Amino acid sequence: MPNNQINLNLNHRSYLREPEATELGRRILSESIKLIDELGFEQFTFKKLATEIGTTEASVYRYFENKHKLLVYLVSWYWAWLNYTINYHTHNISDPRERLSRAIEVITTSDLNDPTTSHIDERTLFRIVVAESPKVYHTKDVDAENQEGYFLELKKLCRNVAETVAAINPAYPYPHALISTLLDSAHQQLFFAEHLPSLTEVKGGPQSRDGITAFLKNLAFATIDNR
Amino acid sequence: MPNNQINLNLNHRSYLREPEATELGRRILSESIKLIDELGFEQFTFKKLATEIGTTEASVYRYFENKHKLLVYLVSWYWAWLNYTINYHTHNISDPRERLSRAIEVITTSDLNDPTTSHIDERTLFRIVVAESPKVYHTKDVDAENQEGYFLELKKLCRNVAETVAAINPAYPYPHALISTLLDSAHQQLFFAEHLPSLTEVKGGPQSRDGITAFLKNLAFATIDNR
DNA sequence: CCTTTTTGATAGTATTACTATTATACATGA
DNA sequence: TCATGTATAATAGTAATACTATCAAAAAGG
Repeated sequence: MPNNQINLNLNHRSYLREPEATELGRRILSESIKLIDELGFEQFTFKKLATEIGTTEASVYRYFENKHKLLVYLVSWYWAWLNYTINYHTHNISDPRERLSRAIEVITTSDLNDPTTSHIDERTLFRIVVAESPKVYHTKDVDAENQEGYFLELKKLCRNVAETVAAINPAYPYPHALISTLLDSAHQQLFFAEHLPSLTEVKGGPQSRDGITAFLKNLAFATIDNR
Repeated sequence: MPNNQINLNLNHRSYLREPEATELGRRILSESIKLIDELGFEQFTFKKLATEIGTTEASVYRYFENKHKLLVYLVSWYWAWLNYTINYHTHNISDPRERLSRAIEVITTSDLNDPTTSHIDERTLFRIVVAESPKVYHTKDVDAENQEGYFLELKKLCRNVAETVAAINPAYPYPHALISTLLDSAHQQLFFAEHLPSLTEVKGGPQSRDGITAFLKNLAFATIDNR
């Protein structure tokens, strides 16, 4: 299990002041995760967050320009953490098939296997990522934010897993497209299993991860091994 | 080519007053499509829409409770239209493989092959669907809205195409999961090709549809034919 | 022609998403 | 120890958003 004490460093600045560096900053991170999970991103405001923490709106604004940038930070943190966790679970495995298999398992169950110790609660953050991550890039400012490097963590994760795909079958022409589809599908199917069950065969509840893992492994290996 | 004069009827009521029934209602639909495409959903407001149409905010509110419900209506309209169009292009084809192949082509190019005549501009609507459709169900009210039948059109579309998958290989255990993944991936890959190209091998620009069609056909058939 | 429905005009409210200013507490280092 | 900078709190204020309410005028329908 990876050690949370290790500090994940993001490769971009969606923040104004480094929130990991101060007590208030860390409380902003941990409480915003709880509150976004509770209220949903639309209903979440800096006012409510400030009240929850016992500080003022103005103080929160010193750390993040607006709530969208806070979401970018949180989701990027998750991508970086997931990438780290995948590497941790696969670094000593030489067979690329086994490596991809493990990577898929980590992607679908990343909220279940890490007792949290830091101020970031990965289980709750995972729920936010499932529910809100498309909102990070589906905005009119994608191109500007991409320029700023806001999606580097996702790109790195995608590239990392896509390399394993290429190691299995160098002739497969769409490794990145496959992995970006798979990353999204992992969240989407979990969401559907819970909320719109007629859109998937995956059953909701505690076993849903196994169903998603099976579906995604089947999808990935059938595609990569094709022909 | 399907005839737009045919009135698509939605199976739910995300609206307060039927917008297709009056002149103002139809202008709300056509102008909101233009404006959401232009501003993005976050920046779009009923105030701006009313000004654009030359009516008042209050009048718009008589048709839709809020902008989210308007988006639900527009995206549902698209799902219903897409389902209709898929059926139109496949109804006389008996080979299920060929039927799925055509369905995938329609899904990826549905904005290119229909000169619009009605007040709904499908090309622009398609851009909205690509950019904003995840926001339709990623909300705290999914379960309540699902109860109201807000996602019936998507479910019907998914079931329809999943049946073709089952006809190709009745033993494949995840037809709905595959199709819901594929529907989403079609939009996602188009978005990535335009804005985050390092997440996909699909190239942006006019040929992007061919790349996505090839990727999705490969993905679908490899998976369905597996074993 | 009379009645109902639909629109337009106007007004108003609570909340959101900020920005600005000042005072204070605290930590550092010279 | 003083001086300086940095982080936070307290307060105030603004423009925009997301509505709701009321009433009169216009249009449509029977």
